[in-house]
Amino acid sequence: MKPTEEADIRALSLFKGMADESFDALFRGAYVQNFPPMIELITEGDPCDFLHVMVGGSVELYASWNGRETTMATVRPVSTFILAATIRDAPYLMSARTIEKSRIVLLPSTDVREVFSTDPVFARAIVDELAKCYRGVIKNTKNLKLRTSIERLANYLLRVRKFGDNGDTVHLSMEKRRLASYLGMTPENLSRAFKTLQGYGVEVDGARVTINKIDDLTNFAKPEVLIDDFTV
Amino acid sequence: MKPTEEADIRALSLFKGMADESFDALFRGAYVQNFPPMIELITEGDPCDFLHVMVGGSVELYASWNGRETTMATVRPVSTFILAATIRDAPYLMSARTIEKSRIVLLPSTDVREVFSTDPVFARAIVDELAKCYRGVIKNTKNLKLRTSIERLANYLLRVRKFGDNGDTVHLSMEKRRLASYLGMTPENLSRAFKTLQGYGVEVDGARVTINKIDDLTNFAKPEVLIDDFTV
DNA sequence: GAACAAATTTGACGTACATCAAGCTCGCCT
DNA sequence: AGGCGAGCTTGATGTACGTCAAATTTGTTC
Repeated sequence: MKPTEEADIRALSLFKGMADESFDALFRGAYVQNFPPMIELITEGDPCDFLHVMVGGSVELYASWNGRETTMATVRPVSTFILAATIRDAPYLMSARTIEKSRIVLLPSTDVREVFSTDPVFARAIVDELAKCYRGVIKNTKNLKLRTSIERLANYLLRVRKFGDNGDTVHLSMEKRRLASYLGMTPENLSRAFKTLQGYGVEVDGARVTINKIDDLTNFAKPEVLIDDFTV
Repeated sequence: MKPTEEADIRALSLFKGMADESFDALFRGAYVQNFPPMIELITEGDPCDFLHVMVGGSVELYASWNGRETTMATVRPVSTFILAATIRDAPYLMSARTIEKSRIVLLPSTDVREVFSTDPVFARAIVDELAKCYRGVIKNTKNLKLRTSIERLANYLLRVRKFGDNGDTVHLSMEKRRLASYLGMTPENLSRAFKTLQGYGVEVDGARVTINKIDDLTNFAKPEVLIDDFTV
C-alpha cells in the first residue's frame, strides 16, 4: 500500500479517530490487490471474508433474482463497501464487479470485528457509518416508491450537479445503461426520459449533460433534503 | 412501566446483554405513554428526541413526497424503531402513526447515546441491530426492483406463513390498503393480484388467506434466502 | 338490528414503462 | 482510413399497473 493511499484511507471518517495501534493492527493483515475491468469480486450469498476499501477505479454493486439483474450502487475511491455483512458475519446480499481497472484493499472480517471490540472510537465510527448507510437506503426506497422514473432522473441530475463543481454542466460517471438500472428503468426508457427533460432545459451530449434552466428543472424535480441530501 | 413489560424489553437482543446499571440508567429517564389510534407520533423531518420501544398495539411507518404517501413498515411489540436517527442525532426520515391503541416507551436520545458510549455490550448490540436493519432494507430494495407486484405478494404470503403457526392458513396483520402500499401497489391492484394467485391455490376470505397448493405457489414465487429470510 | 361510513372489490379505461426490432453513433482495432 | 462491435437511440407495440367511478361487502355506532 502506497503512503498516499494509506493517508487517504486514514482520512475516511470510519478510520479517522481511531488509535494508531488499532489502525496498524487492522491493516497488518490487509491485502492490496489490482483487478482488471469486469472481474467479479464478490458473489451474492458467499460468506463475507473481507471488508473492501476502494483506493482506485470503480466497482458496481448489483443483485440478481430469477434471471433479472439490477444495479444497486457504484462505488468509487476512497470508500468502503459491505460493512454490514462484515459486522454480522453474514453472507453477502449483493455481488460486486469491477467496471474499470481497480485497486482495492482487503481487510479480513475477523480483524475488523476484533478491532471493533477493542477500540471504542472505531466502534463509534462503525455505528455512525452503518446508520448513515441505513439512512441512505431508506432514502433510496422513498425515491423508488414515491417518484416516477423521470422524476428520479431529474433529481439524480440535480444531485450530481450539486456535488460536482462544473456549474451547470454535469458529467455522468457511469454508462447510461448502468444509470438506467440504478434508477430502476430500462436503457430505452432512460433515453426517452432525457428527451422529456429537454422540455426543462436539459441538453445531453454523450456523458456531458447541461442544465440550462435550473429553476425549471428544480421546479419539476422538487428535490428534498430527506430523499436527496446524502449528508443528512 | 409494568414488570412484565420491562422483562419483555430486557429480553430484546438490543438490551439483553447489557449491564443492569446501564439498563437502569437508560430507563430512568423513560416515558411510558398510551396513545389512541391514528395519532401521528413522529413527523418526517423533525429532530429525533426519543428512541421508541413498542410494548403494545401497532404503528405504521410511512413517508411522503409531493402529495404522495407510501407505507414503509409496520411495527409491532416488542421492538424498537428509528434507531438510526437516534444514533446520528439526525432528523426523522419517516413519519409514524398509531394504527390501533398503542403503548410506547420513549427513551431520550441523549440517554441512548450516553449509555452507548459507556457500555460496550450495548454498543455491540446497537451495531448488530443497525446492521440487521440495513440488510433488511437492502432486501426490500431487491424485492422492489427485481420483482413484479404479484411476485411480491406471493412471497409476502409465503413469508407470513413461515412465521405464523397456523399451517397453510395465514392471517393478514394489516389492512389490505396498507399492505398494498407496503408492497408498492394500489389497493385495486392488490385485489386483482390476489385473484391472479387463485390460479396457484390461494383463497382469500377477508383477512384470512389459505394457501391450498403450497408447491404451486412456491414454484411461482421463487422465494430466496437473500431477499425473503429476515434472519440472515 | 338499522343506518351509516369505511374498506374492498369490480369493470372500464388511461398511462407509465418494458419489450422487440431496427438503425445509428462512436470508440477501438489492425 | 476502413470496419467492427458495443452502446445508445428511435419507433412500434405490448403489458403491468394506476385511475376513476360504481357496486358490494365489512365494520361500527346508536
